[in-house]
Amino acid sequence: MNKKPNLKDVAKVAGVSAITVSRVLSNPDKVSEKLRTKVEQAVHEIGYIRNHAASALASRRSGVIAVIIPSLSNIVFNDVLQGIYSAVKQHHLQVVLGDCHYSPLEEEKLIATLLSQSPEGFILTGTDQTDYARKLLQQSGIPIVQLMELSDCPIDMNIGFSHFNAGVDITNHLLQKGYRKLGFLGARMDTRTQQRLAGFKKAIADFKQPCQSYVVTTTQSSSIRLGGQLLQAVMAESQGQCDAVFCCNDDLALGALFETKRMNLKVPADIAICGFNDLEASALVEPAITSVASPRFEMGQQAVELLMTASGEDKTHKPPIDVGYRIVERAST
Amino acid sequence: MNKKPNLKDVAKVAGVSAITVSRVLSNPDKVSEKLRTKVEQAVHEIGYIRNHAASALASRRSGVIAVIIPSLSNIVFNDVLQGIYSAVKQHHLQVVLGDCHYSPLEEEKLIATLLSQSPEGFILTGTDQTDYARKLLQQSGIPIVQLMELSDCPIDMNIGFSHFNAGVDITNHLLQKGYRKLGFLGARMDTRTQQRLAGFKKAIADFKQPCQSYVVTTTQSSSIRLGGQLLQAVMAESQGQCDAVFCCNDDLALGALFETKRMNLKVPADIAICGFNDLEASALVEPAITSVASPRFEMGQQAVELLMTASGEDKTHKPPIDVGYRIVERAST
DNA sequence: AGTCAAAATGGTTGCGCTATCATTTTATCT
DNA sequence: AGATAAAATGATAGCGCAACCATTTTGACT
Repeated sequence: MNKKPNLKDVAKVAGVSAITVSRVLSNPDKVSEKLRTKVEQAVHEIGYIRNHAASALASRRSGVIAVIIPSLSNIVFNDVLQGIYSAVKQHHLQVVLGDCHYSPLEEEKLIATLLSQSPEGFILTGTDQTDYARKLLQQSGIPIVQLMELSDCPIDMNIGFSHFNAGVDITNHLLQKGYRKLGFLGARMDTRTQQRLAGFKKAIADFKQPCQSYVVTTTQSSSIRLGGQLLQAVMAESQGQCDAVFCCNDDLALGALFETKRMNLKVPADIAICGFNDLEASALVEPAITSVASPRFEMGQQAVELLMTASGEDKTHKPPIDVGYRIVERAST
Repeated sequence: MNKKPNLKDVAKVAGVSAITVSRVLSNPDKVSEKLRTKVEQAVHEIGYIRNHAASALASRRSGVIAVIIPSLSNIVFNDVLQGIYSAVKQHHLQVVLGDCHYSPLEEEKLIATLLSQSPEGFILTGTDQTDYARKLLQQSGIPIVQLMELSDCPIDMNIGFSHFNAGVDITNHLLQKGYRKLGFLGARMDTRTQQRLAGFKKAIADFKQPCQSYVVTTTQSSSIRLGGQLLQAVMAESQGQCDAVFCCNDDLALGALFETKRMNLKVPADIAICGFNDLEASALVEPAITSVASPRFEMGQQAVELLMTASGEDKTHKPPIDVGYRIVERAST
């Protein structure tokens, strides 16, 4: 197997110098059209592909941004990722992606690994990074965006919405509808879920009339199946009294809904169900499930844009961006 | 902002030579314990992070594998990705991921971009790469795995299963159950969906008794909502005769099932529904949906393992690996 | 034609690391 | 203790590219 072609090989074929080839690849408009086409032909002919490592080393620009999400299997982060990829494409960047499985320690290791790629920006999910991770990130000097939730003390930039407020609002929605024996079904119990739960408790505590709450949580990862199990659990705990459940996400809500059919409960007459994240299925099941929508795709896109504008050296502290959320009221409540 | 620390800085702090630091990072057991701990402390103290570009350039090993999937939003590829990431972690590799949106041309561009990272292996989805893409891949000399479907002429290695056979089998399943007016609902119509459709047609053509088929397809991307629309379409086309539908994936099948409720059709009495991919929801809806399961996570894992063993220079041609599939019969048929 | 500025092109150097080989230290044996 | 092998450490060079500055070519003007 003959070695991979390099710049010089292309230069030889095109009859120009190596640096000219380099320019054709990175600044085509700095080269005359004649040479440019000659070089481009040579590149295509011998199937030359630039060595990114050498390019990054020499230019001190990696063309890479690093992204860490807590889970690949959660559709929520998938939406964000799609936004990120769509934005990244415009800027001719590459993404290196890590999945930290909701673990700050794994995240710390990933941050170190991904920083070694000399990314030009870093997108993180959430706000619970370890101290050492924060040190590494700050030391790197690159722009950083923390996604999904709002932080009091962001590392750098921050874009998201208040899961606490959303929790309050959706709980109040149930209370306003007349439900008084509210259940909270929670899985995974990451920081965002905890904030939703805190909102749930706050709304109940602030409510002027007597009402009951039942909280059933597990650190297991969320799934549709688990939603059914948690519904069973909350019905057991409330001795069948529970008349509405706030599920910490739509997977649980769907599972709970499917379980009500097996339990012969009418939704929303016997029990109301609401979820979180507004997945497609929630709008299409019968009855459709009330949920909390947020602009995940746009959040991903905007995170990339923030990184790109931030690399312009203005180290002014930017305030967190609240993208908001929207309660989508449907038949299940 | 003081510059990012490099090997020499660590070496100075630890009182050793740069090359020793390098060894601690890549071959810790080649260094005495005394020096090793000293170096490790220095690394942690100054927050040193190795420059991957320089490392890759000097060592000619990038520690990266490239992956291209046709869609980030399709859960199917998500499962594969999870398998890939889980395997990659064991080998201390990084993934660079591209989403080609089911387009061979986009894929070609992505392949060129990702090859510039000097990946040590390449994972592709499907078998319809452009000629130039194949040339680039072959020239790169790295091991390549094509995933998901089986190919007659793989570029290098191949792991997947026969979507044609699966299409035949699931159609025969419907025929055996006594259904005679079969509909096929197809979205996206990528090569794998086309193969499933070909299987559907073959089974019908080979069936010894009279039967009808109605094929409704669209190049729109698949969604639950679309499943409902396609069900409407097939019922219109068959003038209400259609008594079973094979949906090219479970999203469509779920949408079709939800639509039957709105149309007051009983499943499976009035109409049978089967899907493809066996998503979690399919097992939990009422009635549960018959589907075709395949080991996606394992396929992803195995693809990485194949790459790793293949870099061991044995250029013997490996036969495609058939991971098989399984028809999961449920109440909907 | 001659002058000057601007555009186009090329030569040299160094980015930060590791492969390679050379040297020193330590362990193992007679 | 001396000889030898083995392990540990260090010095040097170069990976492939782009930044930087030098040189050449081109075009626009008097």
